[in-house]
Amino acid sequence: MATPFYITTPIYYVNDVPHIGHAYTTIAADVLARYGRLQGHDVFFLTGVDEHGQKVQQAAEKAGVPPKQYCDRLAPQFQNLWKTLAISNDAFIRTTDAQHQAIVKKYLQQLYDKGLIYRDQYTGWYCTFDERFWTEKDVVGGLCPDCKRPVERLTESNYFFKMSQYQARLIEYIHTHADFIQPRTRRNEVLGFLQKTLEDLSISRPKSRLSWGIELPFDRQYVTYVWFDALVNYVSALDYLARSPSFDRYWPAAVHLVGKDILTTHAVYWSTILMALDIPLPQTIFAHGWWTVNGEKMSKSRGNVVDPFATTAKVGTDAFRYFLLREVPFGQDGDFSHETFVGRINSDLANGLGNLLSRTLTLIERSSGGTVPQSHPSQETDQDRALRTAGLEMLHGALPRHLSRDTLEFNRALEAIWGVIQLANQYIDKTAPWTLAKKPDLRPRLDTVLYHAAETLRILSLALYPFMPRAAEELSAQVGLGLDFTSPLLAEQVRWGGLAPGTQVAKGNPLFPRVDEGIFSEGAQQVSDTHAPAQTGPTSPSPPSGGDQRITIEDFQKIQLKTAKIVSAERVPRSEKLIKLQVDLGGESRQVVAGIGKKYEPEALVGRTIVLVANLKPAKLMGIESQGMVLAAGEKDVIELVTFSDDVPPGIKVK
RNA sequence: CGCGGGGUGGAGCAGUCUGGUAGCUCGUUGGGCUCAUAACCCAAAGGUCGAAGGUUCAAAUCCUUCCCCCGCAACCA
Repeated sequence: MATPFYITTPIYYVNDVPHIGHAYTTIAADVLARYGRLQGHDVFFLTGVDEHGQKVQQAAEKAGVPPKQYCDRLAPQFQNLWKTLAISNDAFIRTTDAQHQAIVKKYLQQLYDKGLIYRDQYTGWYCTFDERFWTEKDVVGGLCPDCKRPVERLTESNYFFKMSQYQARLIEYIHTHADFIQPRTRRNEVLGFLQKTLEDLSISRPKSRLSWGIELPFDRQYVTYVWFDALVNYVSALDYLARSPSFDRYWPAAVHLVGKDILTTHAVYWSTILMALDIPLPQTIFAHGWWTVNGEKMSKSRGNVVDPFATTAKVGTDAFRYFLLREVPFGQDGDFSHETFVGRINSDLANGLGNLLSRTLTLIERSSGGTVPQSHPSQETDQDRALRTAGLEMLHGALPRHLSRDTLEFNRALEAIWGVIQLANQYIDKTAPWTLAKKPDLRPRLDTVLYHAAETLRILSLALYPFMPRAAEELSAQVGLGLDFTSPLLAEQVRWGGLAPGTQVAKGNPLFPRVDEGIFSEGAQQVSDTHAPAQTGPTSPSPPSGGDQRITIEDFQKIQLKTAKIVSAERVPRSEKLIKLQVDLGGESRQVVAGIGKKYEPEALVGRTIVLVANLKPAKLMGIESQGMVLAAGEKDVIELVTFSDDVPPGIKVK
C-alpha cells in the first residue's frame, strides 16, 4: 500500500515577479515529490498563488481591469516558470477558485459558531493614501513612513481570532513534537517568539478599505485578511484538487516548505487556526534560508534579482536545480554568484558526471562494439566490489537518510551521489580498460570492468532523477536503458545487475557541456520578459512617470537654506548613524539630528560651516527633536557634507 | 548591552551540542594516464582555527572578557 505523502510550497503572491526564491522552494519540493514517487509513495504536491489583497486590488485598478481578470493574467507567469523548471506539481491552487473561497467561508463560520471569532475596535494611526494602519513606532513626526503624508487617528472595527488562548497548547505541542519545526534553530526561534504574550489575530478588513478578498460569511461588510485566506489553501486544495478520497488520505501534510520569513505565520497562525478547527497539525514545517546575490541582499532597487527564466535559458534547468540544492545546506542562507555557479557546472556536472558518462560509453563503443558486455564473477576484484557497494549504499543508505522529511539535507544527498561519481572515475583510472583492451587474453577482465562502469551509471541515473530529471533521462537513454522514471523504480531494493548484458548503448551529446565564464556577463537582465508572456503591462515596474518632474522657482523659494556653524556634535546613543548637532545660525541656536555618523566622527564636525534647511518642520528621530536638515551628497549613504571653501559667517542665506 | 548569523590554509565551507594533536570542495604546484567534455587519477605546498585569559592530562570545541564582519529592527528630516 502506497504511503501518502503530501508536500506543499507556500502560495506565492501573484503580484510578485518570480525570482530565485520562489524557484528555490518549489524546486526543493519537486525533488521530494519526485523522490517520493520513485519510491512508490502516493505523492500529492501542491503549489499555487495567493491572489487577494490590497496590492493586487491597487495594481488592477491601475491597469484598469477587474482584479480577477488581472490575476488571470498574472497567474500563468508562475505556471510558466514551473514548466521551465520541470516542476511536477500535482495541482496548482488559486485563492480565487470558487471552491477555495467556499471552504474558507465554511471554516470562518465554524470558528465564529464556536465563539472563537469576536468583533473588536482598534484605534491606530491610519494613512488614507496607503490605506493602512501604522504602529506608534512607525509614525514619525505624524507622517506616514511610506508616503510621508500626515496620518490620522482612526478607530476601526474588526474581527479577531482568539489565537491567544492556544499559546500554551502550541508551546506544549512544539515541545512534544521534535520534528514539527525544522531546522532546530528555527524551532528555538518560534519558541522564543512564543515567550511573549500571544495576541489575538485580526482576520478581517472592512470592505470600505479592502474589497478584493473573501467575504466574511457572518458579516458581509468585511473580507478576510490575507493570511487566513492563504493558509487555508493547504487543506482546501485537498477538497477539490486532489485525487479522491483526499482529505483523510493526505492530511496531515508531510511537509510545508516555507521561507524563513513566513515561518511565524505558519508555525503560529496556521497551527492555532488548525487547533481551533480541530484539525491535526502538519508533520513538519521546514523553513529554508534566503539567497543573496554576490553577497548582497536581493532587491529590485539594487537590480540584482536573479531571474530564473534568464538563467535557465543559458545553462539549462537541471544545472540551476543542481546548483541551488548543492551549494548550500537547505536551512541556511546562501549566496548566488555567476562565478560559483559556472564553477559548479564545470567541475561537478561537466567534468564529473558528464565526463564519466562520456568516457564510459566511448570505452564500450571502442572495445565492446557498443553493447554492454557481461560481467564475469571469476574476474571480480575488491575494486569492483567497492564500487558496487558504494553505489548501492548511496542509493539505499545516504539518499533516504538525507532526504527524509525532517532532515532535508539536499546538499548532503548530492555530495553522496558525487562521491560515487568520483569513485567511478577513480575506478576507471585504476582498472585502465584501454590497457586491458590491448591484450585479448584479458578480455573477461575488460568486460567485467566495463560492465561495472555501465551499471554504476544506471544506479546514478536513479539517484539523480529527483534532482535533475532531464539529465537522468538522457543518461539512462545513452546507456541504452530508457528507464521510465514515472514508475516506482525505487519501490523495491535496487540490486546490482539490473543492466542487462547486450544492451546497446547510444552515446549522444555531452550531458553537460562546459560553460564559458563569460556566459552571464553581457545582457543578463533583459532576457527575462521574453519568457514571461503573461507578464505584460501591469506588472512591469512603474516607469518614471512621463509627467514633468520639474518645479517652479516659487517652489524652490519655499525652501530656506542657511549657513550654519557646528558648535557641538555627539552620537545619538544606540543609533547606527545619527549624530546630534548643535548649530549656530547666526545668533540662533538649533539642534539638528543628521544621519551622517557612518561617514563622520563627531569631533571632525565641530567648527565646520554647513548648509541647513532652516524652515523644515521639526521631527523626532529616536526621540530627539531635529530642527532642520543638513545638506550632503550621496544616494544611499552620505558621501560628503556640503561645505564652503572660504570662510562664511553663520546664518547667511544660501540661494 | 536591541534581535540574529558569522570570523577555520588563496576562495567558499564542515567540524563546536557529545573536548582528544584540523577536514572537504575549488584554486595553486609537481607527476601519471590518454578512454573522456584541455576532462580524469595520484601527490605536494599552504592554517598560531578573530584576540586575550581561564578550566583540563588534553580546547577550533567548554567558561570569561574583548575585537571585527554580515543581516534585521530602530533612526538617513
